[in-house]
Amino acid sequence: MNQNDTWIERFPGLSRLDLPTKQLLTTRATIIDVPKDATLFGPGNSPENMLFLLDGTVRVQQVSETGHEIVLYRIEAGQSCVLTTACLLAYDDYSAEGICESAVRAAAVPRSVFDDLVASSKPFRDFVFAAFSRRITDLFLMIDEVAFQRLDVRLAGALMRLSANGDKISTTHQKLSVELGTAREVISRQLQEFQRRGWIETGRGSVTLLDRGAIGTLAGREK
Amino acid sequence: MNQNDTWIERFPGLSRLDLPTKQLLTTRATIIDVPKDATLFGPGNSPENMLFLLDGTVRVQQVSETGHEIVLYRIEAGQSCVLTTACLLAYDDYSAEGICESAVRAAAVPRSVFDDLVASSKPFRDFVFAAFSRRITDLFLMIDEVAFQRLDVRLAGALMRLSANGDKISTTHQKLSVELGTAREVISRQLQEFQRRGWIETGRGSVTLLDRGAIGTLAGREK
DNA sequence: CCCCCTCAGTGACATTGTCACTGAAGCCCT
DNA sequence: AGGGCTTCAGTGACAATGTCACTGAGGGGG
Repeated sequence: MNQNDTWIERFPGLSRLDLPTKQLLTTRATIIDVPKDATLFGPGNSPENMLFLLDGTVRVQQVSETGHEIVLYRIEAGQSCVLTTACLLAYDDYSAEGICESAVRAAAVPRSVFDDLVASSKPFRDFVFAAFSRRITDLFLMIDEVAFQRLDVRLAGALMRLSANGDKISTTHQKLSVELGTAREVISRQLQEFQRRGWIETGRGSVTLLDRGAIGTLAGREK
Repeated sequence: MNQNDTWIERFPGLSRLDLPTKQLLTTRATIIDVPKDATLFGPGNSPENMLFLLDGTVRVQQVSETGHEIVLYRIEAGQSCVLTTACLLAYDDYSAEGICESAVRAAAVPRSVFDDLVASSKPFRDFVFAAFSRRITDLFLMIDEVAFQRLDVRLAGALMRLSANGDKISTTHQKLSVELGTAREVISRQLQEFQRRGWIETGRGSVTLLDRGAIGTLAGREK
């Protein structure tokens, strides 16, 4: 994926665009590369363009007034930042920030072009509204989880999500606590319990899953 | 507000529509009345139309798998249900429901007309995206609050919100607990503490605010 | 007036969050 | 290689919140 004129095909929702629309999109978009750990957007730093992620992932997290942090969601390759961008533009006092979890490549579309596309193309509208809907639905689920789910279940879920690339997760207890919006000590205690059960092995800066089955079951709906 | 052809003026974001657009909207919208306590939408019952609320308020709340409930937000007169509707249409497995907290009057706009309006009118697009953005920003704040805010602060905030129409709030501890996504007993304890401090007076099915200043301060950023 | 249902209060206990520490592991720097 | 730093993880005491299993107090309708 390094040809400007083919990136659209990576977005399932955009494949239905008609040819002129695709051409408009490709000619007016700029491919940008952002290094790992860069802040894509944050308080007082809203992006000029709508981004369509081609490679890498962006972690969107929030810093509370109380100093606590929590991960809200991730934007993966094949998704767009539209809604996050829209929020930033609409309400500048908002506190979420987007951090590149890996090197990121994205197609940047100027706002005016974006607006034209929404006006002229029904498939593009559908893509945008679907993205919004999906995100809002996810946020509903997240509220539910934060409010009502037990911590061991949530931690098991986080371990499953973060272990897509192998059983060994390189992360600290601190980072896991931000993932769930809790305290490091709480994560440490819970990981100890998982280890006691033989489900994981912990090391400095890493967690290794030994029993995916058990962890997955807990993340599902056990207990 | 009972003339079909003037309701648009109640929506600040829509006043900038050009005349043909306003006419399209008014001629294709149907004014509907819904009684108090009716369920506007819910699992397995998604509305056909986009609603623009003229009078009353709709409470959107969620029932968790665990059986717990929490109020997500309210749609007030002058706002639209667009995003909630969009979510329902996109993901039918989602569990939020909209309940009329009072008698509700709304303008119902068919989806196809809504889509035409988004395509043809920039002010209408801006209205819709602003509504989405506002909601998402609010959900971010809510996640922050649920995850990190102390319960006494949240309860004080809820009491302030619910007491817009006078110092006496007609509600039960049970309803307050749903408001915050916690347990009735917890609310009872906290209200007792507020009463002990002389901030409120409680009765069967009611809470009366005696010291708005103190409650407001706590809701703000005390302790 | 009694029955029944809703509403609120209570105490014991489990879970989670907070605080103030301790110590271990890696890294950089001579 | 050894000595300081910084980051990371572990610990115990305690506070806040959630859960459970009750009790009893209204209040409305027969």
